[in-house]
Amino acid sequence: MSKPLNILVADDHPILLEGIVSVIEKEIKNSIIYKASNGAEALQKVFEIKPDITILDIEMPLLNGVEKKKKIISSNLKTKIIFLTLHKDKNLFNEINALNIDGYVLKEFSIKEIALCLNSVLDGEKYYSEEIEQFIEKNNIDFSIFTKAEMNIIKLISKEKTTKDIAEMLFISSKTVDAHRYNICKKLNLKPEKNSLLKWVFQNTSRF
Amino acid sequence: MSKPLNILVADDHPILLEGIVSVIEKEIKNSIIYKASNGAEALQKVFEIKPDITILDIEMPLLNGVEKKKKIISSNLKTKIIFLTLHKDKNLFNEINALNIDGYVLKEFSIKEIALCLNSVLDGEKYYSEEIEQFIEKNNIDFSIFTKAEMNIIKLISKEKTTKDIAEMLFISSKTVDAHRYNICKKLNLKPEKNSLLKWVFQNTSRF
DNA sequence: ATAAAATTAAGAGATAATACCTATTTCATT
DNA sequence: AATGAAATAGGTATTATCTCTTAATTTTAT
Repeated sequence: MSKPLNILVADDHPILLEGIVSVIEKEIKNSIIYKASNGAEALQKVFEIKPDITILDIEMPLLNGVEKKKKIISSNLKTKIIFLTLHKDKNLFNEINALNIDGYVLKEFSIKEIALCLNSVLDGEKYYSEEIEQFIEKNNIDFSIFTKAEMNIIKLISKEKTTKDIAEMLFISSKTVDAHRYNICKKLNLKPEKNSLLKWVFQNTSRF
Repeated sequence: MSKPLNILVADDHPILLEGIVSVIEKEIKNSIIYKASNGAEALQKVFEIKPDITILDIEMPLLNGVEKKKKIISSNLKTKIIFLTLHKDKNLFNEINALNIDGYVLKEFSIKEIALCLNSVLDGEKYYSEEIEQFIEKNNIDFSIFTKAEMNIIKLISKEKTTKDIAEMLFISSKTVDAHRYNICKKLNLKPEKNSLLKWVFQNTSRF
């Protein structure tokens, strides 16, 4: 037998963490599993333990700037990174898609798929859930088409702010907000209907 | 030592199921744990195994009519029922609140809390997550205040239909839809703002 | 330093959602 | 058969969003 595999699992949901660890224990015999319950802890342990594989929950607190943090991780170390996600959040996929991640899997999928992903990544291959790939194709909203001001306004609309509210909050004329809204609608090819932007925002951005 | 406890755990997320089972195994020593991966299987096993405690995921497929199915379960058997939920779905809480459930816990909460709930329920006490109780108080939308026509319109608004669309679909005047919308707003004490009903609907009903 | 892109903001008109009132018809229940 | 609740629908007015144009200013990049 070869050296034991060092695997770091990071998830802020204690039960999911427990479940993932339990699955790995059963699937990969010769392994030492480390746990992290938040992003900061995960980052610290990555450098400390230098695991062969790091399994990260995407939606963890304290590691929300996924892109940046992930780059730090992958630049220095040869840790393979697998992302897990419970929800098909459209925004997150766009952020992640651009990066070169070894694998990602929807948590709701089978234990077999997680094992498959683990083994593929161990063999140096990439692994993506088929469902995720399909999902990305269907939902690739490219937020990079929006300017900063536009993104700002999209975010405020998603927080139920009206044009007037937004104008007051940003100390700009409501006509400016109007113009931005118009440009956003144009970029999205929204139908000339009232509230089409509001509806789009509600459906395509995660609130809170 | 007394008889071993029979515990049935039903969850369609394999990893969560694994995690919950793992937690119970560690927390409650003298127990036999049964698994079910969907609602139908859960229902069948409840009658077959007659477990002391049944832990059910609320959002499982094939058991969506929670209220009815749950009544069947609790009427015949003395199985204690604990509900787990991952999301704070506002509608679900309303359905569940009226029923007499032994306990429920948010999955995202700690392993300790699940153990606490299990032990409380075993002692014949009820257990509800504090966070859930607070949440229910803040979000107990009583949909029974709405008439049939009003509910219909709420549903159609949640499907992004405009007043005009709704009028055409229901073969009624748009002024009628208007009146219904007005009455709904009154009942909800919504602020006299444009789109306040649309926003309310988007935030308080689950689409799809 | 200059060109390109982004932000700012005005004018002017269209439509949808709301506020509020009134009034008739339909339907269920006593 | 009568009462009340619900559904129907008309009027009138206000406001927010969206359509579209034009243009000055600011920022960013080459």
